[in-house]
Amino acid sequence: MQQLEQDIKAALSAAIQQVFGATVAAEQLVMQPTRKEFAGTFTLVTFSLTKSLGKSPEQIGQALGEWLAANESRVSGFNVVKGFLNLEIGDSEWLRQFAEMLARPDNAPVPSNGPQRVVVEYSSPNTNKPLHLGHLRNIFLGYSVAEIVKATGATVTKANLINDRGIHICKSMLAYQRFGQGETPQSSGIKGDHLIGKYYVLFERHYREEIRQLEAEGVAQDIAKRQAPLMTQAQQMLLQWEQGDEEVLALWKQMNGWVYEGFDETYRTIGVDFDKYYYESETYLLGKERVEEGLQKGVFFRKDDGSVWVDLKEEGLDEKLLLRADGTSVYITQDLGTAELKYQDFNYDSSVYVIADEQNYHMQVLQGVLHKLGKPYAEAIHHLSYGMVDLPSGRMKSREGTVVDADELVQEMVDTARRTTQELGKIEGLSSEEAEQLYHTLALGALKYFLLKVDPKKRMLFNPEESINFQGNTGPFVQYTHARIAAIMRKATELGLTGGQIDGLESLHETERDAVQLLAGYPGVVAEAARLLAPSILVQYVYEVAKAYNRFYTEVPVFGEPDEPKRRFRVALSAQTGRTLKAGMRLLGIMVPERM
RNA sequence: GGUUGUGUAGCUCAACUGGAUAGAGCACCUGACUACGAAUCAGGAGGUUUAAGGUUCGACUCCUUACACGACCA
Repeated sequence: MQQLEQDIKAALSAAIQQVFGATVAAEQLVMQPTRKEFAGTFTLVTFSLTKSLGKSPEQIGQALGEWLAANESRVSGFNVVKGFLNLEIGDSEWLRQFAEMLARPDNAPVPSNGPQRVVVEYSSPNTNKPLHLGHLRNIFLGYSVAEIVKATGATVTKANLINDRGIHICKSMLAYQRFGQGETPQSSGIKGDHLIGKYYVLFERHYREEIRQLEAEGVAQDIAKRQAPLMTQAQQMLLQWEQGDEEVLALWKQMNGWVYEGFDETYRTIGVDFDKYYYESETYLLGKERVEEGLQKGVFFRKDDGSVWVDLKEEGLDEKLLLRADGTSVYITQDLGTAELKYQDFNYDSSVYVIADEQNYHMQVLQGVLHKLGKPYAEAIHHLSYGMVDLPSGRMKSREGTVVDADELVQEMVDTARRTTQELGKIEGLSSEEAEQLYHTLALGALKYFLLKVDPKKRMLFNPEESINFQGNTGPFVQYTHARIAAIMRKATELGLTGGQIDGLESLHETERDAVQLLAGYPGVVAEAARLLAPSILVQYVYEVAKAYNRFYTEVPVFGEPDEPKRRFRVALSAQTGRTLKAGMRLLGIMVPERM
């Protein structure tokens, strides 16, 4: 398909040379897919040629169309509408394309000239509370981007940088010491990450109570916030942690361990994985060497109080603190260290950070600083920035208890899938394990599809009632199409209609042609999604494919077709559609069922 | 205050990066199961693309200036 488009462009360029004696490079031609209300596959926009050729758009279109119809065998016809030359591709070419895609192995990498060694960092949670809906958008994006890039043949590492140290986890630890009474995930039956989250909430509640009391005693609010005993103790605990206090470290390890068990279970449930874990407790000191390097190179400067800064005004940013006066590191210091470490580990030519858009500025600074340091990998850093997920009630706020918990959400989706499936009653013959597996597949399909459908940089709205939808442009719609095809294939196998050569066909039904054309575009779509780090492009594509197939399905019979070659072709088209849907959905992290 | 993102049908989102009459889904109406799976398909209705200027053969897209919402930086 990509090849075909290039060939057509080259032919057009030749035609311009022949007919008008002018030279226009193939890359300069403006081509687009033909809109579906017109006949054709490719459309040349001729407006842009009027100046150089000195003719009207219609004349140009007519002349070029005639030339191509006569000289390019794959162009079977054309029509000119105003400044648009619509080129029709013959069915014999589509059948050739179809045979080509049948021969393509499932795991063949799609052609692309993108980066070869890629690190995708995503999830990167704090260890003081369980994952919520916002994390899910991050995780699904990261996982899908990694899989898409992998499909272009690149070596991809999925990395998770766990923020396991800092004041937040100390808050949970302190509250646990105070109120925990030795409770464990085992003794309480609470999942580890939720248990730690419970103490984080407890901390916040008691902390607020302390502030209120201090304020009642006449202390100003900002002072009260700093002086509340719980806060000073949490700070104290962080200090003890940094000094290696054994008791604190033991508690820290124990509680983080619980959180990791909880996270792992969630990751397993939602079907994502990682190749490499980084822990901030192990990397947070690394950045100081980079700061030293920058001072030596003279790109950073030290202020009188001893703090180290970088001046990024020329880059349109600001002066930025890199190291505090007391020598302790700030966020950016750690990130400098981690970037270097990742580069040492994987020698990447692209490093993708899936991080919410509230950190846009921070990421610009990171890149700017690496640039100043002359790091070869500064250019390789890509911030895949995504917007927050809002609820109908507004922004999710953990302090106000309005977050949508990831585990609960998945469970609700599974329940909905179960209810819907049982109402439709089409899965007799599945064991109860298989049925549960199916509900899970459908639930996650709906959720992932919903979150990946939207352009990452846009904020999106999640309405719990409306978003759990199984009709229309949804994951289950695509999954349903696959299940439908699977049913066709089961019957085809019984009838012995699978495999073998597709020949003896001359023309295609309109719906067949549309489907073949779409299917031929698959490698190009994956390459584009990889280039733009945009799963939403692939979501749009699988939806188009499923729609095209469903239209074909209702308009032409497969087994009722008397003509044997047609019957075989339709089975093969179904099979190829099924393969493509499965492959595309897999890159989105979504499984497709054989029946539902 | 500074920087930056977003604004498209009642709702949730597209629009191939400047091209044709701005497209889908949901919700709302109308049709299609004795057929290979109706979680489907076909059709209807729904728009001054926040507003006003500008650039040109042509603007949702680019440039100004407002307005609204968000985020970040003091």
